[in-house]
Amino acid sequence: MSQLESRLSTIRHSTAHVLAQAVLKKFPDAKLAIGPAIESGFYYDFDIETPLTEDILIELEDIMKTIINENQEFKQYDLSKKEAIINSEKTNQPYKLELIKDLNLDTYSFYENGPFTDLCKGPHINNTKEIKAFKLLKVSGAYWRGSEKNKMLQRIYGTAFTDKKELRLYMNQLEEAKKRDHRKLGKELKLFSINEEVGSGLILWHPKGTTLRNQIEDYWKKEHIKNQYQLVMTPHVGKSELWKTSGHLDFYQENMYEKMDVESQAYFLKPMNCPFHIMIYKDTQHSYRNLPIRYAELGTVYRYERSGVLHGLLRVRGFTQDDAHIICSEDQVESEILTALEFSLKMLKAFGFKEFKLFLSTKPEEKFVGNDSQWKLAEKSLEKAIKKTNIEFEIDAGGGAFYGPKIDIKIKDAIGRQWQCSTIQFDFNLPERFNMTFINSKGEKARPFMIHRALLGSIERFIGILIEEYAGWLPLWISPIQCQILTINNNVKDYAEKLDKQLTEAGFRTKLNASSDKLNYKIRESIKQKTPYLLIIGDKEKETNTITLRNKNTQLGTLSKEELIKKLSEENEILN
RNA sequence: GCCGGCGUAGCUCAGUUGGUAGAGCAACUGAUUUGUAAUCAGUAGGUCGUUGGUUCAAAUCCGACCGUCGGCUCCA
Repeated sequence: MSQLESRLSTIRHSTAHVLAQAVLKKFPDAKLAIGPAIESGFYYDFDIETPLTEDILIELEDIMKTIINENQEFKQYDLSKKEAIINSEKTNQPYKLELIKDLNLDTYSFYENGPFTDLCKGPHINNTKEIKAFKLLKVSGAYWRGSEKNKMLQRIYGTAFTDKKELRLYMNQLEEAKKRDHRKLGKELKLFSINEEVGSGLILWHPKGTTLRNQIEDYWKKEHIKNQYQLVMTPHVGKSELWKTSGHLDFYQENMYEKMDVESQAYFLKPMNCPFHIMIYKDTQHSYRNLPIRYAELGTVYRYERSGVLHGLLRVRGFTQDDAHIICSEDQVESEILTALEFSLKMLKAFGFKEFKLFLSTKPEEKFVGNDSQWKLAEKSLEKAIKKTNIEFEIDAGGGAFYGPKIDIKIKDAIGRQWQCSTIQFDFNLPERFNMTFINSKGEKARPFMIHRALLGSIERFIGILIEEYAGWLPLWISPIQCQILTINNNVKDYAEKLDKQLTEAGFRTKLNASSDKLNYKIRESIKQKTPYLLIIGDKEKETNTITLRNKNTQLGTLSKEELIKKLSEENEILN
């Protein structure tokens, strides 16, 4: 953490203390839980009888301002465990008491400012007057100690910055994020909808959204073929035996939908594609000579997600993974990981993302399958691949799945938010469970390595991210409508129709608007639909056999048809 | 699932202390033929999320359910 960041989080943490003081002033019976600084601000959890609504925030902010203006000094002091316990019993703070009892320290650090005192490691600012810019943002529920078995507390989120300008910038960013919300844009641009009667978390792709999706999927398929993957397709349901063998019924059932009976056999909707790909692999005997095998599928899976977590395209109940399974021998592991990682970065770059961060998750402390040498080999090859990319990375020690270590790629979007897309994971579990084999050079049966990877993550989520990244102004090559042809009067209708036909034949997605509305109106409508190019046709253009081009901001001059097609074609090329 | 907010026309919203609904945009029809972000007029459109209850009377008050939003938890 940089000095600036740590200064900021100190301010935020101190602001959380001021918030707690304000809450106690307003609700003297409030019980305090914890109140840390977080990435974009701070929060404090309270146990208060009255349900809090957003209205209370303004009132609390006022109380906080008064506290800040009192120029309270922050003072640190230590207590023994015994003293600390007596203290929190006296102040009737059961959550603090629990924390003190659970911690086993020689001394317990407390911070005091004004009438408020709190168990706290610190550090803090010296004086409340150092809080120059803060804002309370929202109230929500949060479980005590993050476990749903515990009581639900009320959390107040806020943020603080070193000065008012920084705070304003942050508030603007929140506004900007709201404007880009893919749920709002998805509706406005008629890309997709979610229908109450169909069910929560199930996406209906409208024609424009389907066009967008098809562009992405076509590109994805082409690239996979180029990169020597074999495309496969598998069913959406499978019999219970399959899921028993895979272990999903034992370890993943809470995410799966209820079984369905087909002629008194139990079937399940698939939550993952792996077992099907494995069955394709197992259909023939494999030699080391024809490894690696790479099966790729845009596989739609269904997972039960609790109603409260559903979120537009980002968290749904039915989604399409851009999935692949690489089955290889030990000596191929390293190069397979590297090419998968590079492929992933290339794919993300093609959609315009430039900033990445890699996360390497290693073997969990307990509960894992596979042996040490497998894990070591896998972790080493992941790390080696990461280092070759020269991209910033973090190690999440013990953060791997029980079945293998993994690399996750997070991308940074236009307004600085991070999203997880790609994941490259080893799987030491399924090859065992399904008894996958290949014949090695000695003619013996050997166990292959299996790598599971998704580059975009899920098509649904990725499109959600794309919409937000571009605020709806999608790059030309995936834009559902690339050009709208706008006529100025009826005389040019035939010319415009001909142009429309020519462009469509040349492979562009166009829309002709030859209505009797005014040009101003047509431009406004086209821009509202976030069309990349507007082709304006009037008498002048018809006479000279040209097109006047404009985008959302400005006119881009008058071109001949050939020039236009050349320009569009060039831009339509995906970078390679 | 849990805590809290919200649910009125396709969309965005109004609807005073309970007296059975309104605007703008969109849609449709007609007129208008227009040169770089909204031409005019008319028409149609709602069991006020669903369902119980309170009341002479419910969009309005209460309950349950469904959906949705912000979080918790989880994750592609």
